[in-house]
Amino acid sequence: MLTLTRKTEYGLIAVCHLARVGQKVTSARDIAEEHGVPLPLLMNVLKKLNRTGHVSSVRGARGGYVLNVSPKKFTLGGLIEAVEGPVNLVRCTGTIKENRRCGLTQSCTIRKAVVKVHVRLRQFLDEVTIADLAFDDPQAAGFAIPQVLAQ
Amino acid sequence: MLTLTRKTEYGLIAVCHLARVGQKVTSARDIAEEHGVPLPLLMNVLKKLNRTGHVSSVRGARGGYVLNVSPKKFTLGGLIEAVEGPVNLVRCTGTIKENRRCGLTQSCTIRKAVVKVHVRLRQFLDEVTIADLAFDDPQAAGFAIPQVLAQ
DNA sequence: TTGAATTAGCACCTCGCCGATGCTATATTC
DNA sequence: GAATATAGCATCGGCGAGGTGCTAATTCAA
Repeated sequence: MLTLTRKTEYGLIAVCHLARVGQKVTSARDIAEEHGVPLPLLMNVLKKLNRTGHVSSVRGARGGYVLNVSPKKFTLGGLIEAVEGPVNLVRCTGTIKENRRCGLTQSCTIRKAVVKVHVRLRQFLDEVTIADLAFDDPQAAGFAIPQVLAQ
Repeated sequence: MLTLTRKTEYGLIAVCHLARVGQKVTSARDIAEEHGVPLPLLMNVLKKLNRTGHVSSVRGARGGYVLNVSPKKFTLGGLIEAVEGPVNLVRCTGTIKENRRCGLTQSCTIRKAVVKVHVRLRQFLDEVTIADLAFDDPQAAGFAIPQVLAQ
């Protein structure tokens, strides 16, 4: 639970790939084959990321995609939002305009506290950049990965 | 996206209520009526929290529930895990025993970095306690809530 | 000029899970 | 014994994630 969707997983893989190759135009097919990701799904995600402006596309033979924002400015939160839509820890963290209040909003005794947690979560997600993920520095982070997860 | 389920929302409301009333046995009905939460669903959640040992139940007339762990030791991450199951930012953060690896695990170029993010997310969720949420201190936290969310 | 390669934009479908409901059994109080 | 509450299932509807397919538009290269 609290799991990213596969679209986001594929998006992460693609965007990190594009970050590593720099300004070289890379086709969805190349990325899919190199990482063993299903091509049609990867294309869906890249189309979406093109619409949000995070990548630019080049059509036609020898076409493909190029990262359109700096990997250091492109955050995990930004990617999730582009692919999955707005992050909301609870339903009532959306704006009034989005009509994302639940019936309890007026009397809810925990809303204010939860909103604080939500804001901190968003900050957390916006502190992780694509550059961090693409060029992972084993020395960095300053904490050990639990043994069960260490592959 | 990245949204807690309603079960968790109801669980949060219930657990915070129990934290506030201390050791007084409180029925699901009382909690539901006070917070305008659907009773049957709240009961489902409380049953689950009883099974996980986070609350104790008293059967029969004048029965109800009591918090079974200290609000300062009971974390948001613990509640989510109790109600929704294990938190996994991506599928491959589960243990090998749980067989939660995807086909890319061996060659995945971003797994290590994402696992780091996952671990930090878990730490974040385990730093937020039920006490923090139940006895929200408006002065605390040290940052402002964005205007659009401030009700 | 034609064909292959590649992205753009839909429409659609399926399956799992969240959310919700209902019923029966068990325990306790009055 | 009646009323109150929890325990434990079993089930069911609806929505969204995940996945598939088709057509159009664009570009390169032989």
